[in-house]
Amino acid sequence: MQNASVAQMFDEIADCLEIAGENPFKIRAYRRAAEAVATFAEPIEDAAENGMLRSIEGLGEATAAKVQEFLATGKVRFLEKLREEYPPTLLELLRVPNLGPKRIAQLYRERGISSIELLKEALDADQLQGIAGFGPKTLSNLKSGLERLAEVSQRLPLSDALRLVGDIQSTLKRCDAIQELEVAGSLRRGADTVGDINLLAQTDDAAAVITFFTQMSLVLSIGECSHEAASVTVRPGVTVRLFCAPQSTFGAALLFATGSAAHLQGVRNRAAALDVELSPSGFKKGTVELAAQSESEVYAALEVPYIVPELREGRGEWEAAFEAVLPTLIETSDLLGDLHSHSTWSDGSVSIRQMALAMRERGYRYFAVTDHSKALAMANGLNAARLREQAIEIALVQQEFPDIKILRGIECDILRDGSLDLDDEILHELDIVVASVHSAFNLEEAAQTERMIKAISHPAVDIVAHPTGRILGGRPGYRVDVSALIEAARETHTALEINSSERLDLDDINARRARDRDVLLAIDSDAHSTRMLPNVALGVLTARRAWCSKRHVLNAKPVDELMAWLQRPQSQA
DNA sequence: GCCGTTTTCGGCCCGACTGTTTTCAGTCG
Repeated sequence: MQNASVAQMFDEIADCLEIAGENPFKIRAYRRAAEAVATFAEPIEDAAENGMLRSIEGLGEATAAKVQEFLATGKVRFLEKLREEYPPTLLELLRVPNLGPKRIAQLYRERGISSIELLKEALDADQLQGIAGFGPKTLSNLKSGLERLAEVSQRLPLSDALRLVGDIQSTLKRCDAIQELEVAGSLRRGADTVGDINLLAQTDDAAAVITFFTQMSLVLSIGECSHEAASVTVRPGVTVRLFCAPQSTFGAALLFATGSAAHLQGVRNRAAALDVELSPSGFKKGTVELAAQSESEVYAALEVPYIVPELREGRGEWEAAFEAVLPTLIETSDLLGDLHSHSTWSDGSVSIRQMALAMRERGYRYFAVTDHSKALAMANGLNAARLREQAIEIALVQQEFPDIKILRGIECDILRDGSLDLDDEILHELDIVVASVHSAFNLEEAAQTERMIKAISHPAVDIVAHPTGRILGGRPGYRVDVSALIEAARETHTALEINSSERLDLDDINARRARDRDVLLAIDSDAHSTRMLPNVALGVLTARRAWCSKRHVLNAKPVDELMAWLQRPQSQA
């Protein structure tokens, strides 16, 4: 499977074309192609082989030909040519806040600035004065942009890591020496971002596995290698490490390869207390070898219940295990609906009917249509009049699909002063109101917190979506006191979202806080197309890392309970 | 570059904010 690599190729083309100042619609077409391939459920090479590329929405004649070329040769001439003019380090500048393609091109042309490093140096040395359009304020904004960028994790977002590991797994499937392959490390624990990708192969012929692994076409460079392990880079900054273990000790090896360091400290403490010797290559008590084929056997030997990877963070799982109070965690199959989705009425790419079909196919009993409100003009946000028009369409689709409840909702912008973008009158007509921030990200923490608490306290608001505004690999959240938001949500019986798109917001830590304060969480897709619906699995991982059970999750409630909850009395914060 | 109950060309994501300007360009959501 090469979906992730193909998608990456289209994104790189789009980046180059942005700096080249190409037609914005052409650039968007490449972005759409990247998204289409990345979210395509099957291996793109299968679609290519069956001549089905053109039937994928977002791929046309030119992009389909580039997919073919990439699959056949491993590169695309068009991109190779672009790279001569726009090196990869230059493209990284696109991630600097307050710096866009036009100014990047200008800095490159006039001062040869071709990387974040060079930009930093030039700024620090005051070498950028005198460039047309670069006044003192702009220069100081660039400096703060670089500071903000440094706050964004350089780690790979979970969704990207999962796609990439999918490509690697399907390649390794062709290696006969591998009997079983498991993802390990922070990716297995469901962390929101991962530094390295760790894999564990069960094999009796580690040498053959390592040779196969290091010769994969995805590999850019080979790092450290030993008899049982090897590491390679498959993308700049992304290391993939493969460990090998025989069947007899696979469980012990998997436990150690999964971590975390804090959890493994607990393992060692427990092993010491029981007087057993434990290492990745098995464990024994005295001279007796204990079974370590599976992780279950290892935990059993440690005389504790099995601890799932998502809980292995050293955040109380050992204490809970000793007391036999480990939580029964939420599963994706527990979700009975989705309370945040978009349609073509605002910036979604599918109709309400198409969305209803896809939601029903997932087995949901309900979903909410929550298009943007009017303040988000770019997204074609809805005013009251259009919301009432939309109600007619929702009613029609509802008639057609009596077995899934369609809630009339809105993702209502929280304005700068904390008021909502729509009048109370129309908000009270709706089944559900999801409120969120899409503007004025730069408020001071106190002001931002006050703004959001005001919205949380609004009687019409049911859920606050992506409460911190972060985008993984994109931007840090705005400055806000999340604990204060959680308290306000608790007092007003407002739910907070775990947004499952590229945000994972709330994150695991804050979701755990909310859960501990009995604030309900909504695990939503924020889907702008039906292809995004499966993303909720990532939100579920985050909820599991937050120790959430079914009862902590709003959209795990049956439809009648949900409807009753939506009628709840709300006190003021 | 993609797409088509607006159909093979001409649309496609708009408006606020900011800083550098003297009438506008760049960035962002």
